[in-house]
Amino acid sequence: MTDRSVPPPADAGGAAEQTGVGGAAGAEPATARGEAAGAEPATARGEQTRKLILDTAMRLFRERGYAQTTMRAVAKEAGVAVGNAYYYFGSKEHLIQEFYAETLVEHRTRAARVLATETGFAERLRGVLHAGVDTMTPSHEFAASFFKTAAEPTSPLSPFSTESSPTRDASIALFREALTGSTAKVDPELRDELPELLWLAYMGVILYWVYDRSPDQTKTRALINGAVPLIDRLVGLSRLRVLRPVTRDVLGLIRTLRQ
Amino acid sequence: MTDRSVPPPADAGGAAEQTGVGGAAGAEPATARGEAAGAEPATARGEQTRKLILDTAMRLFRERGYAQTTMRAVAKEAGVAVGNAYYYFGSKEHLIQEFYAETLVEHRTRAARVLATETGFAERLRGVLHAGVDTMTPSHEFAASFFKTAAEPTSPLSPFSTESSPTRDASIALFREALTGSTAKVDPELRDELPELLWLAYMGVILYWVYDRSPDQTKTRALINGAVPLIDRLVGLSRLRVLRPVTRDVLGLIRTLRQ
DNA sequence: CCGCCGTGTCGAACACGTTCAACTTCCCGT
DNA sequence: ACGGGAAGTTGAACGTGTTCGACACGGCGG
Repeated sequence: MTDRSVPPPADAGGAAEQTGVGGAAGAEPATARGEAAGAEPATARGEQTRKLILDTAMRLFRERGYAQTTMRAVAKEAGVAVGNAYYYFGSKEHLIQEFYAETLVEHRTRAARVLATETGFAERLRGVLHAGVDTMTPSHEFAASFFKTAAEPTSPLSPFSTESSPTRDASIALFREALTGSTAKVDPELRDELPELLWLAYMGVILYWVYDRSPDQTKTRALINGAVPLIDRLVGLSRLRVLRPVTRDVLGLIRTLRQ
Repeated sequence: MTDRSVPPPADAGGAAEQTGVGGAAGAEPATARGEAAGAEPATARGEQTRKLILDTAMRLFRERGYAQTTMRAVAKEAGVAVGNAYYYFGSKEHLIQEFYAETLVEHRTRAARVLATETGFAERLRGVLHAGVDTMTPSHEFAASFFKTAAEPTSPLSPFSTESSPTRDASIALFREALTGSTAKVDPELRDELPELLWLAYMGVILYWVYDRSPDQTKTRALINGAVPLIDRLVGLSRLRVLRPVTRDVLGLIRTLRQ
């Protein structure tokens, strides 16, 4: 079920400016950055309560949408007090982090089916991209409603945030596999950077998908089907003499902009 | 790297506030879609109150940031009741629409200075892009804080929304002028669509800019300075025999995806 | 002069996300 | 066996954006 969404380019980072409420729930507790995080359950009962709250929240999010689901409703439905939810999750947004993980797992599973059989780069890339959209499709409405939250630069839910980096790296690995497992011949200099660029393109697809109002998001499918051959051709052409300097410049720029 | 093409201040003398939107007033409210908009003032007193609220809000937004500025603070500072603000503006977000208009006006002014002198496509494009960033720079923090609300697909603040289309079209026109006023030779088929693509690239630059945490957003400047020559070269190469089919495919895809 | 009604104005009230001090539960060392 | 304290839990309370019924203003027809 579910998804991941997010936008653009940039560097992660993170001085929290706002109310300073952020929070890191899932990952390591207490790094140097004074994040306000949810607690990591230490007992079996705690684990159970945490899961109960999370499952209830996810169910309500999908049933009613993100904005329409109140924390009070989640607590009531789960049979706990509101404050209890905040004991485990730093904020309503943090309840969504789980969403990323779930989505990644399913994306990986779906993608594996294609990667096991196809050998052409274009077909493998196409498969991974469609697998991602397939995974997110049931949550399209939900994703759109909380997309704004993920879009905020300071949000821990931003795909570029350090908090999302495990998920992000795993996602990039998926595109790396699509490339290395293929028979495509690629400029060796480009080969190292390409997976990240493909992931960036994937973010673009997701961005389009979130805004896509066409029935069943058929336009997003068209975007994938149209863009993949172009990318494939460009990658192939990158070894061409005329385009070599362009390739080189692109790579140089990417390296400069990434931090 | 770091040359900001366009000099900053334009007019001295009185605060050139100008309603900015004024011209677009012709656009009737009330389309079929029942939008929850603010009221259009019908009396002189109403106009005055509306302006008072708007100016106060913009000032506080810039002083304290978007999230830190409460509607109660705006009302109090303006000497009116909270409900009065909601009489003219449908929501807190709607107060930001003006920001777009103001930004566009200044962008246009700054860009004009470059477009009046330069003739090369690359230099003109570079000028327009830097002019845009120049315009927004004072509001970087503010922009980041409300960016999320603009990112939401259903938000009237989305750059892709129908409510933003006047501003968007005017912005695209800026890029069209950068192209048509130049000496660049472009595939005629591409010439019509290119301005919109350049605007899209501009949205990408803004996206990067919002996330840019480097001091004075120097990385965004580097992005512009690096991307412009690439775009210039690609546009030039688009007439090449090998790339003709690619160009054609790109255009076909764009046309399909645009609604 | 009166009454009317559309425009403008008010501020209490609502629902929300979030916080916090107080309470309960229950494991562990003694 | 027991008591101390960490883990877990509670719900009232705070500040927010937004809504809503009531009221004030002012010009115009009678």
